[in-house]
Amino acid sequence: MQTDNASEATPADRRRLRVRESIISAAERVFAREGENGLSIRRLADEIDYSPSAIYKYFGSKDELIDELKEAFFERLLQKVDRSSSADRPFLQRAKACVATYVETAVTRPFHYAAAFSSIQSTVPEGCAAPLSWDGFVASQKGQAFGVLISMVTEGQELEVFDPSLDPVMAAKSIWAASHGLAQLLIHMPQFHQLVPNQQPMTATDFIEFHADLQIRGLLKPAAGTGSGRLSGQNP
Amino acid sequence: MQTDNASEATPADRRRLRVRESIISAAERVFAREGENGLSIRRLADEIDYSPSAIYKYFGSKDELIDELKEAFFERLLQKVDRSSSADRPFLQRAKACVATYVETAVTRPFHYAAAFSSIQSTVPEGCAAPLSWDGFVASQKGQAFGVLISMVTEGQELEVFDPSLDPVMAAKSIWAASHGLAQLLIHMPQFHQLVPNQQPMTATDFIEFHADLQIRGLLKPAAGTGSGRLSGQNP
DNA sequence: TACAAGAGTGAACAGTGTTCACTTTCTGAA
DNA sequence: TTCAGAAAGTGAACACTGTTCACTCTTGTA
Repeated sequence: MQTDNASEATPADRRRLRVRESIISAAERVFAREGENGLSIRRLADEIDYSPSAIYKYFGSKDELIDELKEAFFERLLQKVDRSSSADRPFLQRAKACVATYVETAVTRPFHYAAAFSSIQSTVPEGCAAPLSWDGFVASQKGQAFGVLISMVTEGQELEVFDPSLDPVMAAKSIWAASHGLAQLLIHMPQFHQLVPNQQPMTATDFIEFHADLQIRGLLKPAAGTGSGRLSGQNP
Repeated sequence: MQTDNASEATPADRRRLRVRESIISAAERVFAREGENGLSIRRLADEIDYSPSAIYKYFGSKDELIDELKEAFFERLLQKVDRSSSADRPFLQRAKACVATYVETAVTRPFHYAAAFSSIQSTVPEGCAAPLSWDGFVASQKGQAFGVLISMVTEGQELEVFDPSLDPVMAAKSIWAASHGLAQLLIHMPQFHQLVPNQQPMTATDFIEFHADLQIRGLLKPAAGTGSGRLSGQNP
């Protein structure tokens, strides 16, 4: 068992950590360029001059290794979103930047982001009644990035810019879904942003901006006289 | 070479078609429940009492087979969305139904929907400068479902309900991204819709409704006095 | 110096998609 | 009716994959 204190790490500990790092960094290099299919244990072993079975002394499985790459990425994503939400700018600009930063960062590492949302558990495996609790979720990286969104909504409501009748958590989930969707489409359809009938030049960043704009607009106080805010079945 | 006319199909043709159908339907059965990983050629061969290599007389590859499943699904999705958009109801209800139907249908076949957006071409393979043209896209199933969204936006603008300054194609893409995102999150995080701090009961359908509502709100004519419609950096 | 814990290895297992030479079955023309 | 050729179907093999396990070798400690 290793000591948690980095202060008294033995040479053996440091050596182990160095090998572990070399595995991670080689994996990161391959995974960022070619994704899960490009990253095979044998190839990884070749790149770092070890045998395939050696890698299993450091990681329980390929999935466990990839999980570590994904977590590191989501930590960076969280930091970026958090920073953009607390910048020194007018509220609506910050709100838009939140969405835009999320999408833009996701797109920089398509395989990391896509892989984080690629598993489907067909039927609930067994015995795990609540695999995703609120408490567990907000403690995760994804959850924290989501928390930033919630406080953005409540701030907007306090500033009397956003519709006060909206549930902040639900609104945040909706915004998250919208951001996630754009990220996914940009990742899986590289030319999504310039998909228009008459080829006017349009960068991905431009479209992300537009999308963020529309999302925030949906949260604004509705025009006076439109009733309670919820879209009721008006006549037209 | 087979005749395109179904009128003069030989017994051999019919026999071939029947075997083909049995492969497809077995594949559909397995794929719907267990996804791409659960569907192996050998297992499929077992289920229909043929040898694995026989399947290659009907489909060039596993991917080709799965593509057929996905296409059939997207045809149904298109039909559903199209029907919901042309129902006999007030415009805003139809607009919301468009989004809601898309998401709800996607979620009914999680593996089909997820698989349709699961490939990433790391670096452009070679020589294919424009792998996704507008014309090619609108001719596809996905493209047609997208077309429904575009005409929904223009209709809203003609009715003077939606912001006339919005580009209909861009607005439709934004709505698509938002719908896609919710579908993905509901698929990959089964309890996404009921992810709230204080466990109030909330069904997936309820949340989809809420999300659709918010999306349409973003397209509405902005409140008078907010400038050109685009969110400029106002003061608060 | 002896011993045990850990690091590293090569061969093997059970899978996968796919190919190919091969046999069997069927069909259309002489 | 016969017979060539096309089509249908097969089993063994190839080249992969993630993972395991008995094994050797190195290293740190008593």
